[in-house]
Amino acid sequence: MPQKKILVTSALPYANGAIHLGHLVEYIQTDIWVRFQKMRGEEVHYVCADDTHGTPIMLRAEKEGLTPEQLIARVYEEHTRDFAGFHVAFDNYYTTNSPETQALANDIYLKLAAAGLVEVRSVEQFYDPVKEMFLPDRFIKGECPKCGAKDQYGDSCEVCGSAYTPTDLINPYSVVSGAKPVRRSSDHYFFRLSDTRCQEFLKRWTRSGTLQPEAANKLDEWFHQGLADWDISRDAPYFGFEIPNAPGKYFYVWLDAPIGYLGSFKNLAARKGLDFDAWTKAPVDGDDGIEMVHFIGKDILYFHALFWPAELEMAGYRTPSKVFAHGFLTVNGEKMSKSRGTFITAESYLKLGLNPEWLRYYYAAKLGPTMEDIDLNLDDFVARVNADLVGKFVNIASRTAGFVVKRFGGRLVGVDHPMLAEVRGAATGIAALYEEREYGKAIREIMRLTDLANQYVDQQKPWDLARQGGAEARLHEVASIAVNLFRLLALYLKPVLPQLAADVEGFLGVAPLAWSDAARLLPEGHAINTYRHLMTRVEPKQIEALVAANRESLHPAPAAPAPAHSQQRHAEAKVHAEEKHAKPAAEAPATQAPTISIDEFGKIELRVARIAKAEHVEGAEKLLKLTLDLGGETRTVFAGIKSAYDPAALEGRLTVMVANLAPRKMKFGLSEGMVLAASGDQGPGIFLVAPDSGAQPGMRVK
RNA sequence: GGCGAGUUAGCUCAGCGGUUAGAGCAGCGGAAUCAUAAUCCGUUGGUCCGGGGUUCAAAUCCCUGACUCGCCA
Repeated sequence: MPQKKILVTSALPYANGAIHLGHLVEYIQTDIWVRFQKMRGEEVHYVCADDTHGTPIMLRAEKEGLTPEQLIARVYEEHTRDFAGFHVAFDNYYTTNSPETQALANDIYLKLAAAGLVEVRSVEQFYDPVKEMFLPDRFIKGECPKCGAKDQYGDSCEVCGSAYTPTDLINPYSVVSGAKPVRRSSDHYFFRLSDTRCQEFLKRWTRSGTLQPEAANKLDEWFHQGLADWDISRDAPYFGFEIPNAPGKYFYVWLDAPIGYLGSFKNLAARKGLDFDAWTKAPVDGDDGIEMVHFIGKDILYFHALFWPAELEMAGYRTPSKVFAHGFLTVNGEKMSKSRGTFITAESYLKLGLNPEWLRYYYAAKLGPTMEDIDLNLDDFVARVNADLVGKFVNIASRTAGFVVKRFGGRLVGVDHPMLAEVRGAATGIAALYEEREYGKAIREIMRLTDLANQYVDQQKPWDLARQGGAEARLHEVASIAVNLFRLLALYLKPVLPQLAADVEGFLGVAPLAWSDAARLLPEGHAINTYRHLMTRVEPKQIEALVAANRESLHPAPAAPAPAHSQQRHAEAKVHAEEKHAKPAAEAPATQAPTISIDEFGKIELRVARIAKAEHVEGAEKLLKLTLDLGGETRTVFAGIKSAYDPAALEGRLTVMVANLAPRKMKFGLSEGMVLAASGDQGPGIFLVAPDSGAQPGMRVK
């Protein structure tokens, strides 16, 4: 079989934040695939880099009193340390702030320009007159044009959910300086994705088997909406590459980020003596067998399935052979959350001494080829790792190696057995599953075989044989078969558990296992070493400590936009869901409201109210309509307590209401106040406040 | 609001037109004591989200509703 030639990439992490468990889904997924391909003997080059440009990095560096170069150098150290810690084995991990990437960006840009695919247009944007810079959407706040909520970002409102452009904001201000931004025009450079050449190419490319079916569907949606030209320039000051022949104009970070794949590979190629052009230029006559494969998160499909292939094609470069998009990580079924302590950094995981291979195994057990999200359930994580890896897999060696070493001087006897044949025969199927990124299925199959091995040992009872006189040969055979089974299983798990596999190789005294070794068994007389524990169990306490270490009890309002602690890259234009949906009020513990004076409290008029009538509101999920009697006065209040109270049970009860709250017009009518109820962030429910018996409707509460 | 994905045993998930719906873990009962309290055997547990429909046959296909999660506006 001819050797495959594959250039593999993972998306570039932004050099503005720490690697967390969400990021690692992708790097582990890719690393498993790469290790598998290498075990098969394919020529694979796995490259990645830090994504280093853009406004957020420029401003963060400034805030920390560093140059951008100093900042990205520090982050580079952190990122490479974390990846190494999780055994993610890049062939090259580089930076987009490199001469190679710049040269390639210039080359691609100039070729696009020469092809008439770059257009200059005047764009009006907000400009910070104090800071003297144009402001990305994320760096402008103001009042929502729809609902009037204050301090909303320039792209969408967290309160009413409406989306708009920054120029729609009322009373906008710069997050950088606080100054009122002014509108100012400037020339921007656009990549003409709407050009028929791009459109025709993309329609062909998306249907050529490069994308997962769900991703191709998504692309269809985008095609229907029509492809818009892409703004690829930003004005100075900007940390990035200046555009050739355009002084003061810089490439937008998303332009040079994917080019960073090629920059990293060029850097590698120079060291390894690879023919860079042969790998990266469009093949002259059809399929030359070289593949370029990108692993990405589903959030950046737009960039990798539209802009990127179009750029490459139009500039004469090789287009991606495959783009594999994966889903996001949730923890315990919910978005990662700093307040819950589930926003877990790679660094904290390693620092607390947790084994990176536990996580690699758990992710592998859950990963498939689709864009579905995967859930890290922490209880399940403990149970699964302990049961599968320690209880089942490692146990095979642990329970049988002793016989070989103590009774037979570590020497194996040559063996064969139907079960060994079955386990060897599984190699083809398991390989196909790895190839298709069906890791969950691969793991299930391997664990099925692991169960068989344990059953075999139980049936043969080597401990009985050891006690019987004259059963030496049988014992030797059984133990040798078990050790061979263990070797095969370790081989199958090696892409997922490289460190464990290396330890097993040391224990067995064999050369690094390749996939083809599944066809062979350990020969007669082969000597193994004394077994030492290969893996410890996960202690639930370790998980508790991990969550505690990542829990942020404080919630300092970041003056600048939060760092890109997200699964998305570039906080510049997009808001990660974590930040977007996290309601600050819900995240903050109840005790953290600022202290107020008695006078301030006195402004709030609380009164006892009798619920005269309570009824369901048609079309409202959470609301009940309450008619309140204040002893002479009647108020209508909509209360979000439907989930906890049956209206019939409320009628006649006394409660406490805020009587001087400004009336609020709601979809269902005017709400003239609010009733008081207690509730926690996550339950267990809602509890209406009630005065002690004897209170009369209308009484002031103070 | 539009589009998409999902909802299967206590938990994590397979199954995606065809025998009585599966696995692992957890639970329960037993065995075993080689092994890091690991292992083995047996077993309990499911209106396959609700409601309609197509079909000889539906967890699986279609419609509809609820909820969850995305993407877009």
